[in-house]
Amino acid sequence: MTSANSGATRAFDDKRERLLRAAARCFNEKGYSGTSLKDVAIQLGLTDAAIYYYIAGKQELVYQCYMRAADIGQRMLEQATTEGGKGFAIARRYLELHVAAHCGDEGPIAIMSEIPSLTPEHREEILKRSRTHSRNFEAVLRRGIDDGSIIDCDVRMTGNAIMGAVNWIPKWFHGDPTVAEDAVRTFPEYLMRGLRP
Amino acid sequence: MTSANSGATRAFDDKRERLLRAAARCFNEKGYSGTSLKDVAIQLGLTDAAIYYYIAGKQELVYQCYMRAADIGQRMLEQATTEGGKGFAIARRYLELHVAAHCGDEGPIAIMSEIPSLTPEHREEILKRSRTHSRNFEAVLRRGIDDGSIIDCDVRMTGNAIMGAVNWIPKWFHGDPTVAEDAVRTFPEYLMRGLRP
DNA sequence: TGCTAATTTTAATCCGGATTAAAATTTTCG
DNA sequence: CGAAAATTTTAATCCGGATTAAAATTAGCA
Repeated sequence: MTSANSGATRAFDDKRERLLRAAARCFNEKGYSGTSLKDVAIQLGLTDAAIYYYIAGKQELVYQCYMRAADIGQRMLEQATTEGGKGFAIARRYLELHVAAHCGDEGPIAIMSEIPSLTPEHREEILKRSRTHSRNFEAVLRRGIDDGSIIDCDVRMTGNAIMGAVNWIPKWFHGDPTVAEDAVRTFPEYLMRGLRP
Repeated sequence: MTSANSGATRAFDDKRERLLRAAARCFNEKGYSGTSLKDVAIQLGLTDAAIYYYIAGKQELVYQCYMRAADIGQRMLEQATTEGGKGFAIARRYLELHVAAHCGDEGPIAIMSEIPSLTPEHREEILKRSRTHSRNFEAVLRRGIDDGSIIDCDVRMTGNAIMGAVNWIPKWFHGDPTVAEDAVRTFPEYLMRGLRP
């Protein structure tokens, strides 16, 4: 089977997923330039060249990591929205879910550094998704302002602050479950406390 | 004169400072691997090779950018402390100063990506300074808790959240003065609001 | 003006790590 | 078992960008 992988098998997808997580961990810790494909391969007990069986190259790898990160963020926001409630409750639930995703089994989520190493098309796509996600979160904040559950504020800047706090997590979280608990407890609590009317 | 530069002249230092700012801007926008020395040089109207007259190499360049960022953060925290007040007031003042530094004339402050591209010694030094700065900020929070101006909270995690929000600024701020105003107004206000008792 | 130091450029070289091709090994399944 | 497909490795190649050395230009100053 070629890595073009149209009719992918289960095992193949699993390994590919593991590859993405290992890569995300490396990129977060060492940065794009700092991680060689060899570094990633070693984590999987493979040789650097073997990676090309699963993915087209390093560019593609970081692109897929970002896509995965975007998927997770989007999914969490959708789930929080689905669970319903006022704007405040949705935002809070989203933070719980997203922080948990960062610190939990979902594995490391790639931090958005090194955007420019992407090809122009990939870069555009990722930036667009990122923007969309921000706008969606801001919409939740606005909804909260409208329904009276969130204090009147600059949703763009407040969103920037909240997203920044969350996106920065991989910089200091390195897998300690105790720390994960602290984060899941403290982050939503603190970040939402400033939004109470 | 060699780039070892012991008895540096004024003009030399100025150009070197400009070099660091240009580099910080590039690193923030394009990442470490994404910026070539040529990119940096072009901003200064120079050739890539000319950079070596001011600095030993790319490693050294990113290291100096981080040192400069650390200096600025430390300076802001010291100034805020000097101006006095309760823990809350100091923390708030620090945020005002630091956000303003990020968005203002002080120029771009290097975001802490690509730590691992540093040499082990430089990495250790930078990480140590970064840790120290975090501990210092947490001390301010604790002081606020003790003097009753800040709600009882997990200072480590709260500090992580606040630092993350601030450190993420270069990801979305690209020089628009209007946006800078919004940030300087909104960030300290929002981030501190969650700490009121 | 002419001399010296400072600054910058031109033109290589150098190198690590990405990528590729072919071979070897392992797995799947009749 | 044995053949075909899947997976991985070995052993090159390749390339962009960092680095260097020498030459050229510019600036300061007696």
